[in-house]
Amino acid sequence: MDINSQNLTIGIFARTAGVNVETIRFYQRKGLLREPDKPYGTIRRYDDSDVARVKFVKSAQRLGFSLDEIAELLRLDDGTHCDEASRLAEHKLQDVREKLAALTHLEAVLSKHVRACRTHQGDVSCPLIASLRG
Amino acid sequence: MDINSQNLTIGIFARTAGVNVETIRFYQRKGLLREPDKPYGTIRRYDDSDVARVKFVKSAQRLGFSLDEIAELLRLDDGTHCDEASRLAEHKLQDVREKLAALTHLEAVLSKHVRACRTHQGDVSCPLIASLRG
DNA sequence: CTTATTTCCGTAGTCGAGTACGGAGTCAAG
DNA sequence: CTTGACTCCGTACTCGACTACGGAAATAAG
Repeated sequence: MDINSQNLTIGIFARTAGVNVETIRFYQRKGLLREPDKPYGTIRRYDDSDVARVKFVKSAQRLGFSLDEIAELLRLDDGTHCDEASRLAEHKLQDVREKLAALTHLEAVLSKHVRACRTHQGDVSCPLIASLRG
Repeated sequence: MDINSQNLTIGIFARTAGVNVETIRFYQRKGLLREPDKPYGTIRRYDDSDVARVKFVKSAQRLGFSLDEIAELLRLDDGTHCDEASRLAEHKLQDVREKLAALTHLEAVLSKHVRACRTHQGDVSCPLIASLRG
């Protein structure tokens, strides 16, 4: 079997992308991933770009995007209808910036928490929610 | 009925926190939220701090934390066992920083995308995934 | 050539996070 | 003192995102 990264069976593809085969099929049904053709018989072959796509899906998911939102993000990638894509991108950008702000705040609070616990040792109260209120 | 923010019925509490009553009960079953006592009869009363807690849960969720992870974050808030809380906080902090990095990158790529589309108008290809690969 | 893996495809089950529902009790307003 | 809204609690249903299962066909390994 050819283990060239341009010629992957679904099993190798899935392993390379760090998900399992069923997830690949599921993404195909959802339209997040193409169903490539079967160049040598009845078995489909995948390549690098499919791996990159799945990895992108997985990392966007970690950031709190749903599969539907990720599908939108992926539509930006086809290079055509740039005007619509641009509007979409601006919208996502706003969302991303809000998340960034919230995360930055959380980071500050958590690291302050860690420092406070280090210096006070045991008797300090660490009001996480309170500091996230403002 | 007393609409003092220290004396909320579950309905008013839920509305104030921007979730519905069933969600409150669900969080109580999960241990994310206390079940306060019933000072005047058979009906529980909630206050400001409960509202803050639910809002915290909701915003942490938007950032991709699961309810179990959020429960952990909330344990940081009780002020006691500071040493264990601190370890937990450091761990979360790492996670938060990874998310921050990924989001920052996504922000850069999206805004570049928007700019490119604006200047080139129509014929530019906007390779989102490719730029997220490196 | 046989046996073990894989692939293919369809359908069903699971898990996290709610959401809905139904009946009994409670409380405030008219 | 009834009517209507709300609470309580339990159980069941839904939805997104998988994950498992099963049988037929193809391919790889010995």
